[in-house]
Amino acid sequence: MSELRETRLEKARTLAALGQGPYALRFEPTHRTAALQQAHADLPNGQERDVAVAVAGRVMTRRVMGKLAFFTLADETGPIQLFIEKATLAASMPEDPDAFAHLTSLVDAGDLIGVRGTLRRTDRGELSVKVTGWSMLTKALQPLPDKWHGLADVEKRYRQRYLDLIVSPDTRETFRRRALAVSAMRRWLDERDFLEIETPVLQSQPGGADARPFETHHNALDLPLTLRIATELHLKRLVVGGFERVYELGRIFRNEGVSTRHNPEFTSVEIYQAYADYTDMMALTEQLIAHVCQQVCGSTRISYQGTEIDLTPPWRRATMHALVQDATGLDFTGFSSRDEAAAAMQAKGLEVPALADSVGRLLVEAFEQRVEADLIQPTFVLDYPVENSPLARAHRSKPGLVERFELFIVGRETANAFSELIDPVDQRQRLEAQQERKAAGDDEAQTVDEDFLHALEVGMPPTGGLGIGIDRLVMLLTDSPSIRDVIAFPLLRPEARMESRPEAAAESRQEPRPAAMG
RNA sequence: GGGUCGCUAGCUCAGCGGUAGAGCACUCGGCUUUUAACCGAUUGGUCCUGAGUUCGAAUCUCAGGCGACCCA
Repeated sequence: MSELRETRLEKARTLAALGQGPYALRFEPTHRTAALQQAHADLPNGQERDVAVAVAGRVMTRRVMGKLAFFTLADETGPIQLFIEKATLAASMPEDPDAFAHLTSLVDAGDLIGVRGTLRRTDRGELSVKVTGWSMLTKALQPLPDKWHGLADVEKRYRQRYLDLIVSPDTRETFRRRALAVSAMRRWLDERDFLEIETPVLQSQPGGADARPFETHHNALDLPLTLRIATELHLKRLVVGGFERVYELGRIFRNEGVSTRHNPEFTSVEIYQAYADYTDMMALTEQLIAHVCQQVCGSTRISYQGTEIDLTPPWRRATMHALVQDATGLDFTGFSSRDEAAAAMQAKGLEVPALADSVGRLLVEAFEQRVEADLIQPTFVLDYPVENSPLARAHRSKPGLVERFELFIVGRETANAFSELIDPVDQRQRLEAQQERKAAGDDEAQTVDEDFLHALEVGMPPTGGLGIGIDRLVMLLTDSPSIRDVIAFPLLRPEARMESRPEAAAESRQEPRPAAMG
């Protein structure tokens, strides 16, 4: 099993004996490969160009034939071919008469090397570095995955993301796009005078969302703490403090299951704008997401899992009541009691969970069962029941509802926004109602945060607030079917494997490492 | 939480009750225009773990582990 590894260790020792350690200190590339490919696209087949180049990267493939060899070397920007001639190397590296043999026998696929040379486009049209010198930068002890099939094992792709990144250009592109999306979003907000302020991850009281927190403990203060489930309540305190436009883009933790749409830690951006309401936040959401999409994908029309999605504003707006009525025929404005609504739902074949104890909660149930999954194109769903939205302001004209929207794209909740509730008396009643639900057994219900209520009593301006799920947005922009495809290291159960590897342990006790042998 | 499927060589997979297999990779030999190079010869295994059925288990049964997908 460790025979491949032992072979490579032996090669590392040989390199050390030749005076070239298997782990170089540094190398100075003159170019990255994509820049070379672009700059010399005009070089005709079979021609050489006498420019001195030095490139560094990982050896991806090797083809050795007698006194000539072709390697593929890949740096972050992509691959370039190495054209390696025995005669050329012998002439250019007089200090090592066996340079060709050393290069072809001591360098394996997976090693990181640096080469110097000139350019040549082969007869078959492949731009190549005609190698006049080489050095080992890092000797790899483990082989690369199958060069043709790549890493087909999904579990291994997540567990050993470094291998996935080496062999899968698509995976590299996904994380490049994720970085682009996040920086485009920050730039857009910064340009509009939004200030990013970091708020605590460790909190003595979780709040701002209906979710179970992770629990931890501070030793010195002997204090139980939870990881934040939202940034909402602290960002609102900042608005009370006078910051009129604030946001935070960061990690949120929810102690929930894992699925293609859920990871226990995920990234959100919450944005608060004083003197604005939820209609302003709808406009902001459209503009922001369309901008990010344009920056990342070059268009606001994209394809997601074979479906065309058009993110060009304006987006469809519809109330939850209207959407439910369209899908089920049920008019929830007409029900005067929970039981009446429940009976009507059952007559239409909808499920009626016991926890849904009001007309409003049943409306949300009907929405989730019959509407949500079909909202493919971007849709703002407006005006939620007050029972499910304890931090949103009462609707200006519709009793029992709040000024809230959620944005759905490809059937997934992607953003959530309110005209924020700024009335401290109303807020206290709402949170106390939540606390009662919690006491009754709903462990996702919220609690009363006295300091937050005190902040509201100091006075919070009318404010629009918005939260966007970054991971789900990036899934959309990278055509990724699972949230794990857009999180570099998603949560997985630890693998029961080789806690003690006899050969590795014995080696570190008995043998000096190859680097120490030079 | 429930269901379905998967786990065999470093990688990708076949084998489905009767000697553990292929391609690639590795090692050795040959080869100056290859690009999944090619030709020849080797090497490589806790068939996820444990128990059971059987003369005999990678294969059948049960339990467990890890994962994927679907449902709640």
